[in-house]
Amino acid sequence: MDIEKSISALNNPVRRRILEWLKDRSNFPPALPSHEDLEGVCVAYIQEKAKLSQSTVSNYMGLLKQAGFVVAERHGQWTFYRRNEENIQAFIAAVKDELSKP
Amino acid sequence: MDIEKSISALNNPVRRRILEWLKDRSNFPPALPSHEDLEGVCVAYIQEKAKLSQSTVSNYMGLLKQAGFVVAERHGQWTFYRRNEENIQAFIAAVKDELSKP
DNA sequence: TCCATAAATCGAAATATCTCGATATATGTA
DNA sequence: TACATATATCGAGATATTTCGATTTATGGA
Repeated sequence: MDIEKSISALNNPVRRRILEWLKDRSNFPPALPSHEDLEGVCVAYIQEKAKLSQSTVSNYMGLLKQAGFVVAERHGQWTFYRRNEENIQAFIAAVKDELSKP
Repeated sequence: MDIEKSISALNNPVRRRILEWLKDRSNFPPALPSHEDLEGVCVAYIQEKAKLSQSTVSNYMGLLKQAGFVVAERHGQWTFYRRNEENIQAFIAAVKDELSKP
């Protein structure tokens, strides 16, 4: 739980929106039939919604991953990203703890 | 509650530490007798702990103030900064809300 | 093997943040 | 009024972030 890295990762509106989109798989186009049983969303789908270049989105996902907010799973040529709910809650708790008074 | 501005303000370890220090007045030197009944800490005391230049600390306090994390109160030549607990809790709630799943 | 596709990495330009010292402003005091 | 003190603001250099297109790497299929 590196709060520095986590806050940095969140310090960007598109990265925060990506995290929100990933709450619900139906924010993205349907998965290919061969991917239907996999959790997560591929970079191309995220890129399409973010309307940023492939390299930028790949970089963003790397930052979110390093911060622990998402998990990446490779399947063939695709990388599927999904939220890490445990780490997200841990971050919220850490922020609360650091900011709250006693 | 501008979450963008708030996260930006927190995206710096010294600013986060200042917010922590301000939880407890005894983290700073005792107030002057004429200031004993005032809440908050003057910039010079914060600067001393932060070990950064006066202009940097003044700038930091301005950012924390714009984000709503602190309140500034002028008394004579001094500006006393103190935490805005309500806004801090509102920020925590907003982060929780934005990051948490359903 | 050769090509197509998905994603990651590289290098660079534009922009933003950090941090300082110098200066300006406001106030209090002699 | 003149000066001292506290803070804010300005301007600038150093560093970091954003974002891109080009390239590289990994995989899958013909």
